[in-house]
Amino acid sequence: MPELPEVEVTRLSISRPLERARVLGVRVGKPLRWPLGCDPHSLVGRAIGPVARRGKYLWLPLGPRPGQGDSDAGGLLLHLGMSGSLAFRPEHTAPAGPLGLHDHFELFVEGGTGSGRLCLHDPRRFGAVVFAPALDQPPAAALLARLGHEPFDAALTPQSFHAALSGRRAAIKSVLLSGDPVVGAGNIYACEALFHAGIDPRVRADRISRPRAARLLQAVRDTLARALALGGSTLRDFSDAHGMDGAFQDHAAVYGREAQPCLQCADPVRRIVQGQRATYFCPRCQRR
DNA sequence: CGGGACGCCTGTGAGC
DNA sequence: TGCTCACAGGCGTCCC
Repeated sequence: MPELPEVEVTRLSISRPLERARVLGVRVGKPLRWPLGCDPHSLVGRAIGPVARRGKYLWLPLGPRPGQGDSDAGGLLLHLGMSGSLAFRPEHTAPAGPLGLHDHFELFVEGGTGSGRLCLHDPRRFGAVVFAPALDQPPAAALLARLGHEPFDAALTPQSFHAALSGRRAAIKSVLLSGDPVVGAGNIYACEALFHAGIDPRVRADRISRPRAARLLQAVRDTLARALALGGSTLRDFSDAHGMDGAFQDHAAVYGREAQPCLQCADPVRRIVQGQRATYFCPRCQRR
């Protein structure tokens, strides 16, 4: 589920409850994609800093343990994988006993807006929570090293985007999913952006002209911004930290609409498979 | 080095 | 009703 808009919606929804917060307790469930990389108890007592996002990763800065110097600081790199979501639930006292069936990591915190627990719910456990001393230190650095530009980074221009596509012979849909030229568009938003740009997802990336690359970049930005404004997409169970569902799924032009009429031309939307992933597009509105 | 397949997990819905 | 199978929002790793 979680593509960039859902991760950003999550970031925004946990920012307030975590303001000036401190970790009072930690509980862990089943293993996630990678080991936490530290003793969970070593997180207790640390101050939580402003939550940041890079691509689909969240970064939760943590101050040093009580009595330790600044060099003891670190943070948690979080990824929601395919089925992850974060929930913040106000609680007066630290919950005890086992976590919920699919709750695999929980911080009990005391913050400026009161105490509560921040819980990662992830049935498929493709998500991750990893401790690192800093974003540019292992193991965080390696995970972020190969990410492309943030979609709204001013350094990403139609020219540089076109140049990035020109070296890739793979289908444009696959190149968007790779997160190489630009991060954030997953399967839903890559399909939607290509529809709004009028580009056939099977076109080789290096065969896209400059004007069409410019249109695609704009479509990626517009699609992600619209999804963010709508609270993301809730296909099955995604919601923000307060349980609010997204609404973008009701505004998708092609994603999940196989055989239904195209909203522009009424021809049936097609579903194909590219790189083991479903692609939805309109063969009439999206040209080679 | 680019490109594509695999595997990590569990839940759900369709079809028989 | 109950079983089996295909498929689901991501992405690091491996092999060609």
